[in-house]
Amino acid sequence: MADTSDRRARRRAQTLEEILDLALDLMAEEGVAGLSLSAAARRLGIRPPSLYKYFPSRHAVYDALFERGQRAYLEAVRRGAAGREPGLAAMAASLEAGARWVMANQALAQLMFWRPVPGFEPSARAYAPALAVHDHFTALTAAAIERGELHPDAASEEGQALGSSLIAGLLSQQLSNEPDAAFEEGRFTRWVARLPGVLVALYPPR
Amino acid sequence: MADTSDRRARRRAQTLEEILDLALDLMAEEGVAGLSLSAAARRLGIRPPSLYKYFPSRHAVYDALFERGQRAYLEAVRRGAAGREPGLAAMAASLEAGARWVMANQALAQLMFWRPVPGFEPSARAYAPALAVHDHFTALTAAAIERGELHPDAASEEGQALGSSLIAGLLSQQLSNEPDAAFEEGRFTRWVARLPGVLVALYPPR
DNA sequence: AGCTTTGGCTACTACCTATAGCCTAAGCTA
DNA sequence: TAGCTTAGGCTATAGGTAGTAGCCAAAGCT
Repeated sequence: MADTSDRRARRRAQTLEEILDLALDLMAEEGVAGLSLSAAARRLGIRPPSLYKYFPSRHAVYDALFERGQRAYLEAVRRGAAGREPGLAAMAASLEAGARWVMANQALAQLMFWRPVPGFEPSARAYAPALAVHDHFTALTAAAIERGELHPDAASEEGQALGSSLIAGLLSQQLSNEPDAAFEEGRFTRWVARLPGVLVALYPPR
Repeated sequence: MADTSDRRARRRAQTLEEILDLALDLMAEEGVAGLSLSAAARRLGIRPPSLYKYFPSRHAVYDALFERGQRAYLEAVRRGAAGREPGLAAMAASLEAGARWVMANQALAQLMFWRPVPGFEPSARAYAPALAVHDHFTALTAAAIERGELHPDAASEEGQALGSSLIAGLLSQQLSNEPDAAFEEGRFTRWVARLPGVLVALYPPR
């Protein structure tokens, strides 16, 4: 029935992924906002207009990459926490896993967290995993408070704002100043492992 | 002698500034990387190629804006500290002045601190004020340690990395999540006034 | 009065995104 | 098996961009 058609659909899905891979390469080479669909088409071996059979616009390519990135990032922070006691230990592991993912996927991370592409706004669908990431860290904070590892104020609006700014700041500085440094050697990423300690210093329990 | 020529030079300088102002408007409207020299020329009332009599390339416009921004930012952080006792008080005032400048000059700040324009690297000349900003904060940290307001470790590589990440993180989060919020109401900028307290908590004196 | 320079201009090249519409071959269906 | 449909190529084209070449008038210098 839809068996042979599946083959066609599978080939199409393969091409879609291939285009996204090429676009990612190009973004890494030319800068996130420097992506050219024509260049991607050339690398794929087709003429530029043919690429529009797969994506209706340049923004649609960005949106697909945004979603792919958000899903991968969510997966990374979840895997980081997996197997750890919920609380500060899981948060530490999760932050580090997320930071490592960002450093290993810089073009994607820039697209996701710094929005350097004029006019591009992610669709709700593409943005959805970001909400799950937020929930993930909220839950870990709550668990840490529950276990008496952090003061309850850490869960406040302020505490969450500071926490997210801490990790965002370290990564932003690392990316703009030493993008090629190994995670352990980076002047800023080296702090990531100590972030839970910083949180405890700022929100000591009890 | 060069007296009448001065008039010509002055007119030219005026036009240069006018172009930069228009470019800044366009960056605010269309995104930093979305600047079009053709659009700037249209607003100025000349044909696009004529604009190349003033700037040799689009990157040259970015470079001039980068330098203008760095100078203004340096001026802002210096004025913030002026009249304060050198040390933590001056640092607090300086951080806040800088943060206010960033929120009031978002397009410029993005160009300066996030480099969203593919292929654009600032010239040494344009970058020079950034080094002065760095020295400014290094001096304030040293003064704070001298006065016994911070532990000497705050001046270490690590301490400086954390300090710059803190302010960078808050601003990065504020810009991407609530760019239009008033400084006092911003979920992230509200923290700026408390940053010196955070530093003291992390690097308690003695 | 005449030379030089500035700052306009048009014309053009070489890219880009995106649309319109053609055509072939793969695949579905009677 | 024959014929219809559609996916996925293509060319041509519109209209945008950055940037170059080269012309020319007027301002300014000597």
